[in-house]
Amino acid sequence: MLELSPWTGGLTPEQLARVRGAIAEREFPAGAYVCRRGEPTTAWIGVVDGLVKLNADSASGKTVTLAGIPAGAWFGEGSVLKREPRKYDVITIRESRIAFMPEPTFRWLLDTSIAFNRFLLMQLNERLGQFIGMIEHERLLDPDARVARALASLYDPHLYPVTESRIQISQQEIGYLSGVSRQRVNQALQVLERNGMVRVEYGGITVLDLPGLKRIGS
DNA sequence: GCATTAACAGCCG
DNA sequence: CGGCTGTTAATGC
Repeated sequence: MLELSPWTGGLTPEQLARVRGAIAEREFPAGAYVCRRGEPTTAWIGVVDGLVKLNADSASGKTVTLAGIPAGAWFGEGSVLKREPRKYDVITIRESRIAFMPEPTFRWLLDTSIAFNRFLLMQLNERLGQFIGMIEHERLLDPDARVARALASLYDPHLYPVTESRIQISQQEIGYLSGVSRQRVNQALQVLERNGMVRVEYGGITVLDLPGLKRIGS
């Protein structure tokens, strides 16, 4: 996974070796908490394999999924940088392997590698763009387009370099991700399938026309 | 009108 | 069996 992560490209062999030695890896079953809101932030998090989501839940019990994060992605640098507790729950959508880079290692990279800083700048900027787009579209797009965008968001080439075309995710989770009911997700997926943009399968979907998905509603 | 919740049967792993 | 899917009916903005 490190080889596929763009930020390792600019590191010296010595830096990479130190990073490699510091990272710990853990396996989580589907539906498990990788970390919880309010916990102290001790690591930068990488999704080696699987799929996780960032959840915020309100006092009234409603829960919103802010982002789905596929394999290949590193996230959580915001809380590490600000030395603040985790702001959201991180939950696995399916069985996942998660890597943890300890905060001291993260800070050491920050202090010693310009390439690493450049990567973080790119990543933060990319995310900013994605979230601004979400807010902009949330109220403007119909549910079909929202579902399409939620799926397409898992394929941002800068943030997620290696997402495979088949995503194992339930329609319920797509609902959380797009802010639409499960039944409406089902309806939207059938429309997208008729248009040849996705193939709907049991417990997952295959994206056939990514540019098409991104185009919907824009 | 359109989306949401609720409920249910059928299917898959 | 438990989870997911596809439908329908009732309810709400």
